[in-house]
Amino acid sequence: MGRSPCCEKAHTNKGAWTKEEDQRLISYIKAHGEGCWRSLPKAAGLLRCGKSCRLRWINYLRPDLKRGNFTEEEDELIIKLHGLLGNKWSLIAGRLPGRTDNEIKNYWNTHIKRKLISRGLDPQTHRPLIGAIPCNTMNTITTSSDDLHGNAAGTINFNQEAQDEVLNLDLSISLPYHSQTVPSLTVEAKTTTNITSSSTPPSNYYCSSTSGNQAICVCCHLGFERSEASCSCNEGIGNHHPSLLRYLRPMGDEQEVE
DNA sequence: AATGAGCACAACCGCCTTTGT
DNA sequence: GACAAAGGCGGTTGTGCTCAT
Repeated sequence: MGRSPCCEKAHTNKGAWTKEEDQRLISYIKAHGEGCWRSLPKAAGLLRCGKSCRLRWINYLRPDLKRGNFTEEEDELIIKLHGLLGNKWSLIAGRLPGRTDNEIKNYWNTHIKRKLISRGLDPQTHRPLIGAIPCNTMNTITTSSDDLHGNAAGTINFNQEAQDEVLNLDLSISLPYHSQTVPSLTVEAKTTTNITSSSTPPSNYYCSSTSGNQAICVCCHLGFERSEASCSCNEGIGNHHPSLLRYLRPMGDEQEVE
């Protein structure tokens, strides 16, 4: 039983693509457009799985791809977006024109992880590595099954002083979209909730404009579609109570935390 | 020059989500 | 609403390259 394979494995090529295969794929898509990946290989005369064709096109053959090294600005943007979104590579890639999710994922694993570690930061949580936190700053280490992310991993509570030091992530972001209409934001970690020590992203952020108290939805500010970041705000910034804190919550969480 | 370790990245795998019937 | 097919995503692996020994 089990799921049927996405294609007939016995008659498909695997491994690196040849120039001829690339050319076939490019010409087919130029002539017919993207779509219907399952039937594409046969129609294009390729002995490849449809998924493989899609991946090859999206990651390497698309004409709008930007090749070459990542810039320092892209590095920092990736780090900040990862802090907000976690391993949502496709969402992150959506904010970096010409870059693909696979490329960013690889770059993260090979370069940025190390960069963050060298800064003394945990690449998953973006918080100081646990070894760097003095033991006496810890209040408790508890296990909770109903923390914000609903994971069963242990959650760590820091006292307020430690939190102030540890959680100022300063995730200010300069953005490709809407940047001229909204003042620059400082996205700070909420300091009153449990902090997960798991690999889930630090999603418990609230927004505050650096110039005032106005709460702004991070999702909307970032230009995400509501479905992308599970934003449930009512779009209008003014709809948020000025003293209420609106969080970007992880996908799948049903409750808005305020 | 040989070779082993580490790195970078292309590609695959399996699961989840979305869409159509 | 149930089901199947297709698309999409993130984690992982395989392979080629570079560099140190």
